[in-house]
Amino acid sequence: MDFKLEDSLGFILSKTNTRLKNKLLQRFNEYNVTPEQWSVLNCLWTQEGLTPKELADMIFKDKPNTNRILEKLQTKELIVRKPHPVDRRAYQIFLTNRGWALKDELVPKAIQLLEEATKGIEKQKIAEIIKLLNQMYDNIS
Amino acid sequence: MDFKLEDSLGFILSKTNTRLKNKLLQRFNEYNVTPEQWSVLNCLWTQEGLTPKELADMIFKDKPNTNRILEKLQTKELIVRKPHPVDRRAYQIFLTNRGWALKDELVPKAIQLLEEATKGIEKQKIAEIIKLLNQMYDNIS
DNA sequence: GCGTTATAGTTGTTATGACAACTATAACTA
DNA sequence: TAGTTATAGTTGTCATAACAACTATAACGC
Repeated sequence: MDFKLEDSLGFILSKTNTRLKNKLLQRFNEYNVTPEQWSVLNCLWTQEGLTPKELADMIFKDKPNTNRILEKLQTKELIVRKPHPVDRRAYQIFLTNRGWALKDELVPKAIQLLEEATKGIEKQKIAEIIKLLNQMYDNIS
Repeated sequence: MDFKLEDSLGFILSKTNTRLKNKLLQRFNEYNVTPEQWSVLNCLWTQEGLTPKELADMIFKDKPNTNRILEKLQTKELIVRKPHPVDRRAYQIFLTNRGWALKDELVPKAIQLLEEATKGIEKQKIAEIIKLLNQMYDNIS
């Protein structure tokens, strides 16, 4: 069979994703926040009181992984867990003041990185990539 | 600042990459080969006798990570290390018969997965995505 | 209401990714 | 050629991803 790794969409996707994620990690370094923790914070900035399960669904990760990301955020005192008022199995996650304060620091850095990464690429092309990546995701889900 | 995680290129890239990688892992499951190990095998199928450092550069990973991937492949007896004939610091990596034999098994499965993932997307669009992802990679390297 | 099934969360294991630090050897340079 | 610097490989740590297995509670079905 004919297959060239370096021209493979999967390989290039992985390579680009790894690079982008690592750059974000470096730019968030002084705040001690990882890209995955950043994604959870983003969800909470939009809506507090979500459960770990709801957060897991939003960031497309499973419960154990999400749980461990939450543990890290809790250790760093960026979030707190409160018992769910109705479901005794569940918790609700809320941001601390420090968790809220990070928003104005991190968001511009993330936007800045994406702008650098997509420099020289038309907005319409970006929209196209996003559409196609989502389509790929749906194709294999 | 205005930022929507679920519409962010970085988030969608990560989500799609994770899904694709996991699907590949599942399809390679019966051969006990991970996507990263697969990428190393691919390099060796094209050219044997590469050093760990050369392989690291080809798969865009650092030396420690590449080394550990090689350890796994060695444990599974898919590769062997031989002393480098000139550089006493280095090794050369060669495939075992079992390592060679995997080629005809794994390549069709990887191609098949990519076809499923890109179903309904024109070949020309795929080429475009690849070009733009590579451009993004270069932009932040 | 009770038993079954489903769901929320937790814990443990293996593989990976980033990074710092280390050894051995090669390459360079004064 | 001796001393310095660079490179190949290794080891250790923390965070993440997939997955299996587990506890507690909720929801369902009779």
